[in-house]
Amino acid sequence: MNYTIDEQIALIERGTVDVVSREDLAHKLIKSRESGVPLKVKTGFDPTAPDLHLGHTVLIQKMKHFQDLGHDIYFLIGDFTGMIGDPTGKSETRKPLTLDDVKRNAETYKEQIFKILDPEKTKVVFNSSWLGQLTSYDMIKLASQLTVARMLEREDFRVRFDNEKPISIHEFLYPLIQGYDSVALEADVELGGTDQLFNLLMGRDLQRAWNQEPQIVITMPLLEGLDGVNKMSKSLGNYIGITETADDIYGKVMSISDTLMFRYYELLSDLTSDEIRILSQDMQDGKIHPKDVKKKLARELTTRFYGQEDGARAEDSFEQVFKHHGLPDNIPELILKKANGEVWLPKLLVEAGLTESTSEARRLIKQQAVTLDNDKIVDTDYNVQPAGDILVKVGKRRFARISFR
RNA sequence: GGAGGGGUUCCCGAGCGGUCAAAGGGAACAGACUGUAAAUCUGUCGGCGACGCCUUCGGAGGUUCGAAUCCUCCCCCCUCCA
Repeated sequence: MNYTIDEQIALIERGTVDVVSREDLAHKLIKSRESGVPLKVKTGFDPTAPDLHLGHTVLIQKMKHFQDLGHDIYFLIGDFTGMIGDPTGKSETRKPLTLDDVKRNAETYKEQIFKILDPEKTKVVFNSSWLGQLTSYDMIKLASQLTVARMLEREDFRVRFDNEKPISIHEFLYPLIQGYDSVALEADVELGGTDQLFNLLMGRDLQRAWNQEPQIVITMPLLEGLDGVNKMSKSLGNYIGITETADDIYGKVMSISDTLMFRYYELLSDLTSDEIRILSQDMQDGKIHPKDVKKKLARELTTRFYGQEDGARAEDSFEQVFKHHGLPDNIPELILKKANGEVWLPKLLVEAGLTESTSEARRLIKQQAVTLDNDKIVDTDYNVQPAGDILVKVGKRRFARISFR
């Protein structure tokens, strides 16, 4: 807590896209310093997707910055809004969550966020606790704060409107409700992704309407997923989950493109901007191989969630498999009952969970992707003798060791 | 309430009585090249012990030798008018 105001601002602004507004931020920080009252920093999360991925950690890291500066952070679980569904997502109907779902998801969240945040200093709150109290009268009064024209200013709505895509009435309520959360919490700061800017600003409008000092709005960039194009999301399958195994995290980071690698450095790494710049320069000058730059990143991120030891192990395993064409440390083992006679290979692959169907298995065999004990099999009618152990490899990354008993 | 347009395989999107398991693109997967990078090239991309058979084109019926394609009813979406 020995940071000067300028140092606080520097840390807070690092990596951000928008800060509305810088003056207000400085003002609030000074006020907090003088009064000794920490700022209330709010960040909302969707209760339906408790599987956090690296994209979420961009935001969580920022929360940590505030926490390190001594401010109060509120991890808000949008259990109430979750029943409405966020219009920024794909327009799919979401099933209402039960109370049990919410509780369970909240626990899962905690397990994950506390890999980064300090559990002692993090307040986890549910917006149903105040939104559930609102009457229809309150809701309509809340809705009267906004015009449809104003709502259509939001890009997502406008684009859908112009493209004749559906917009449900209840979706208009989402920004209002999210904004009301800030009123209820009397938030000083709200963090979110850039796609949330509209909703975050709504909080300011509503706070003014409720005669509160408007919150500072801070947005963080959306992290691109593994494809380097779309934002990281579970539904697109281009994500790295923070509960994935160390091997998977390491491997997935290694699979991103070189361009994306520096984006990840910028948004996820703890290296300073200067250190990253030097790394990039050295790579361009040929002083360091791009692969080694990527290894450094993969190592850092794996270590963040699993510690030094497992980080190192994941790296070794990776090198083992892909550089020396060896095998990973932990190959899934499968014990099958010894059948009478031979086993048709495609069927075996399905049973081992290596392919979805015998049709897929046949295709892969034809494509020379299937190996038994390092022998390439090209005959789709191949039969396996059910004896001893067999090492099966499909493509580059699907392995299984099958034993017949 | 009235008029019109539309729902196709993971996604977008053709097809509009047989030659359709369904063009094209994207994604994905495999192979080559590599640094499990990008780019590129090639191939695959519903299921089945398979030169054949079975199940798909919003749902249910019907017409026909034969339907994703025609008819009827139903469900859902969009636009315009009220």
